Amino acid sequence: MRVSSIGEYIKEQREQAKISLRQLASQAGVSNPYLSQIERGVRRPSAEILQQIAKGLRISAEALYVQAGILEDRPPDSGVRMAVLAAPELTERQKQVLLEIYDSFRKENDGQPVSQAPGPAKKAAKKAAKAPAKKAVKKVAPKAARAPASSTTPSRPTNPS
Amino acid sequence: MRVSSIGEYIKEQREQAKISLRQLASQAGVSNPYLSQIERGVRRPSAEILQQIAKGLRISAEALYVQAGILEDRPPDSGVRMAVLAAPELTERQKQVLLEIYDSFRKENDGQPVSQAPGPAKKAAKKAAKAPAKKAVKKVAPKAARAPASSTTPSRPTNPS
DNA sequence: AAAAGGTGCTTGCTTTTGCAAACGCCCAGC
DNA sequence: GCTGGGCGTTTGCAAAAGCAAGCACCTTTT
Repeated sequence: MRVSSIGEYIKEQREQAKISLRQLASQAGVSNPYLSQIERGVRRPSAEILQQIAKGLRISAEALYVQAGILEDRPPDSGVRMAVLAAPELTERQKQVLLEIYDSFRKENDGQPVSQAPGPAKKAAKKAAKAPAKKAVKKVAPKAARAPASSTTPSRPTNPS
Repeated sequence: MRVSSIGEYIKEQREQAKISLRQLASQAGVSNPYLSQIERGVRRPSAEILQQIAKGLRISAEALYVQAGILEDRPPDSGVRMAVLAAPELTERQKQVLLEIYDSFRKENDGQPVSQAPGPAKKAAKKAAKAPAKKAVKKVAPKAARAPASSTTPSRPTNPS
């Protein structure tokens, strides 16, 4: 367990790099007061600002996004995920379906390498009652969106960090 | 490069999913006018909104971020088949299932690249060109694998094991 | 043919972002 | 002494984000 907020994380990374707030602000191309507010959680930086800060800190932007709760925490990459995401011959939905199945397989195997020993080839996924789990960002009206069940329409596992 | 802006990409994905603008807006938890403006490039959505839209579209958030030029490009690592075959965390049976589904998807798409490989994520171009993108992928996979998800009825691997 | 409902788009409006210009504080020099 | 420059913080304010309401148009339904 590291830090709880994106600002703390940025501040931690900045202090670890032993650079001042103004320095980082300059390198990131943002104003110093704004960076100060970001670090203290007063403001919520937009995507572009986050990206620039990540550049200034020379850390991965994805780390920042995960910290910000914007990107979901991904399981450690195993090549399959990247290959699927990069595949130009698949639609995004198809990629999603493949990755869901892949994740469910990995969950079955509990992360153990099983390439030699074939485990019990169970069914991958069952029907699961869909809890809405509406994580409103701010003031999202409870609209009770329905899933239309289109042709190739998977459902994301919604893996919270 | 199929699309040049994030808005076009979102619109393309939305139309590919065959849902209306209002539907996506509702599922994403944003207002319809705002989504309209985002798709036409009038507004630049924040990170949170982008994430909600990605959820609503059920596509990977990474794809959106790369499109927005916010996340760096990731190494292509092409070759889904090789990556799957090389994965040590899957059983042979699981590999076979994944590759079956992968092949059925490719057959659906008739071998045409339907999602562009993420290009160099430099946020310079504002050139807007009307992308036709009417290659609807509507054919149903014949028989992917009886295992987890026949492509028309994807599973929800929210397995609480 | 009007009512009802669908599509996307435009219009005011409030809220938030992000910055420039301050501020107070501490420490090195001239 | 006090001048200068570093630090992080506070304070308005222009600009953009984001939404509710309404618009115009097109299909269905009654």
